[in-house]
Amino acid sequence: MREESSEEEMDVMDTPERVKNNQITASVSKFEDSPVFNFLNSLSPIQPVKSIHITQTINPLSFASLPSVFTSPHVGSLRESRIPRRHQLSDPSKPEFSSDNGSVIVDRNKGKMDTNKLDEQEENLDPGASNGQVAGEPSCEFAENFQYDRDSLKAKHVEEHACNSSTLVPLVEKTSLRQLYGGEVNLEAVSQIDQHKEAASCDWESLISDTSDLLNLESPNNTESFEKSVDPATTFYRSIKNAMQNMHSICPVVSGEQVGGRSEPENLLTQPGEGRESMDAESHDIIAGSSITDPSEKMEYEHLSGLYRGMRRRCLVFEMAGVRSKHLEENSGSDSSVLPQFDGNTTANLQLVPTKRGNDSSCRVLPGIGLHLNALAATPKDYKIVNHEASASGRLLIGPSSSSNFHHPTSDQELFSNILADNLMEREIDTVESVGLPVEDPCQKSGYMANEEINQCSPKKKRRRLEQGGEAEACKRCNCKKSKCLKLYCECFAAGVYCVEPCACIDCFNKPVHEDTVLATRKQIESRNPLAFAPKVIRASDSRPEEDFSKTPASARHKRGCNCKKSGCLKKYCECYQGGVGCSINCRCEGCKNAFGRKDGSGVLGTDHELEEDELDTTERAVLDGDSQRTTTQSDFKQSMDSAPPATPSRTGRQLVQPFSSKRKPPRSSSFPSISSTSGFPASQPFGKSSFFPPPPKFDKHFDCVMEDEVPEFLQGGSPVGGIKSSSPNQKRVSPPQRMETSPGLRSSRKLILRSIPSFPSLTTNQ
DNA sequence: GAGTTTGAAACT
DNA sequence: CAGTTTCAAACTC
Repeated sequence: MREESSEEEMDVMDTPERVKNNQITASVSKFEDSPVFNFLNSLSPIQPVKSIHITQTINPLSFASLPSVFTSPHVGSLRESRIPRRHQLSDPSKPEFSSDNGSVIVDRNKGKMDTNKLDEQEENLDPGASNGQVAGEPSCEFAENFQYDRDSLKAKHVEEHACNSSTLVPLVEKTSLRQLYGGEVNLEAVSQIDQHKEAASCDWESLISDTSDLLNLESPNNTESFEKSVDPATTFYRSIKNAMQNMHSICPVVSGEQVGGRSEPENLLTQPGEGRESMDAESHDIIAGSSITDPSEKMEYEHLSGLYRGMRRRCLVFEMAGVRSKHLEENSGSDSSVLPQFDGNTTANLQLVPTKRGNDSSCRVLPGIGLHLNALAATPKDYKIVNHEASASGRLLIGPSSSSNFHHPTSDQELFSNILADNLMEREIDTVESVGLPVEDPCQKSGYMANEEINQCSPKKKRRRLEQGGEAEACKRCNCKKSKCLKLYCECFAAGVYCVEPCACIDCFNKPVHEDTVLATRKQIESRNPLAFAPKVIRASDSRPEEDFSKTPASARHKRGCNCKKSGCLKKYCECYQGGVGCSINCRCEGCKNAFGRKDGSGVLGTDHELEEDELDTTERAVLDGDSQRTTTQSDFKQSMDSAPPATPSRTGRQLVQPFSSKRKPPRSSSFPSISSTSGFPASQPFGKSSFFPPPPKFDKHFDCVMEDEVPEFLQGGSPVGGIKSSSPNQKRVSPPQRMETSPGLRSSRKLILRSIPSFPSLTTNQ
């Protein structure tokens, strides 16, 4: 305790200089003290050899033990932006680099010094941290970011914008490696210190403040890691932390998000959509107002803030989609500014984005609901699955209309959307890799959709548009006229979500205002059929991962089976088909031609659909391709997508997504979800969609990402998972895939049960 | 956008 | 459990 206090005091009292002296001295001094070293440095600014050498050496070594911290999706996000810059520095040979040189170098003298110092600190921190990575990581990142930003931000700003997802994704790896190179960076920095010593008038204050800002902007995960950091050793670190805390105070949602690992619907609700905006604005202000005195610096920061803001926004978006939606609704779209980035096209892309909505009087996005269910719907099917139903929106980042994803950004909006999508994807990927959990929250993604919807005029139109965009699924919307949205006819109700503004229902009682009624009705229905709100589609077990992937649709099954007579189970009238699963013995369908698998077991293969099936498999396999590891990842990914919607990955609906709970109603001719198991998700886009896929199934409502072995549990348990009857609606709801739910990387052993049971979110908060 | 088809949900 | 009705989504024009 004592030490801590002291340190804190130091934070306040120490000047940058002092910090430097105290902390940096040791490690750096050894280099600086070397006459030879100095001499060499003075001779030439180029010191690539050393760096390279180190890199080669360290890289492999560090690679092996990648700290979990690195896996953080957020980190990845940062890395994205960072990577490019970094790259430049490390690779002088590149044309970009050389071109920048002239202008950059000059700047560098000023910025470099800062960077060097940071690096130095990093050095100190790393060793000092018993847990090293945790403590050192943050600072390291910061330093890197800072350096990159400073060095190349101006020159590269445009280029970065040009970066598309494909570019970013690959970079992630680099970034990770780079982080691992801590030593390299440090050395590099050190070597450069002397060179720029003269210019060493570093503005630590600004640096620190800037750093803080950057950190604040960083993803929650980073924040979390910071907070978790056990190593109090550095004042620098502490200062950053403090800054972050301040930030948190400004926007509790962010911290909560980070800490919790998942967004809390209620909390979100309590956080007005404005909150986000204000937060951004504030952070921006902070940055701008920070000790940056140099106008040029300000400009740089503005860029940075823009970049980071975008990233952060993205993060927030995930968690706050619901809020945002609400906000928009409340403001009746007056806040166009809030979502300026999205245009129609963007939205389509955003399918990837999770979401859901809620409303107060009319249709509101249930905070909880939206996130959970939608999340389910969200992404790719499970959205990361999110509930398809709810999340389907999954939409994944990769939505059906993936076109946008791949399309070159021509405008800021597009750029933003792409970035967002990329981020989502990245996040999902990262999550999967690091945690093995589903990632996105479809709901969140849906949120975007919802927003858009809100802006549209009539519910129907909105709906159609959304559907066309492929997002419709993300958020459930109904059109009930006689059921009052209190029967299972109502998709919203069935999905366990409140109706929202986009709904075109009449006399709707499925609103927070009628919470009692809704709950009572639900109970009644459940009493009649305990599984009424359970996910309709049950995912197959993980035991056969490969099979899952390649034949996910087939492996999953509809809970009750369909009863189709005329549609041949080839249209969405068929719940099995809609859910993207094959028919099973439970089905009483006639003339089953379900492309996902026939009732008779002929399945797709060997039958008329064989070809189709094959294609499907191929496509899926291509994506998954492979090895067990991949399988895991994919499955996770899918889940995240489905559940997602989103990003929050988890139960549903990546999903999402995935990137998604909701039902993903696939656009009529939209691409087929890749599969997922659990829920459908739109997924594939990121990987490329297959032309063959049938319209995406609505992966249902609840995402079920239940493994076969679990099925019994789920079905048998007198009460549906999570207990439909459970007391707390929130609990009932499938939450967006949250990392908390799944265990990292243990796909094989873990059982995912989508609690899809939609429980109505706690109505209390919703109001 | 209106009308039709379809099959799940609800009811008897 | 079977038959019928109701309902809203899916689909067609």
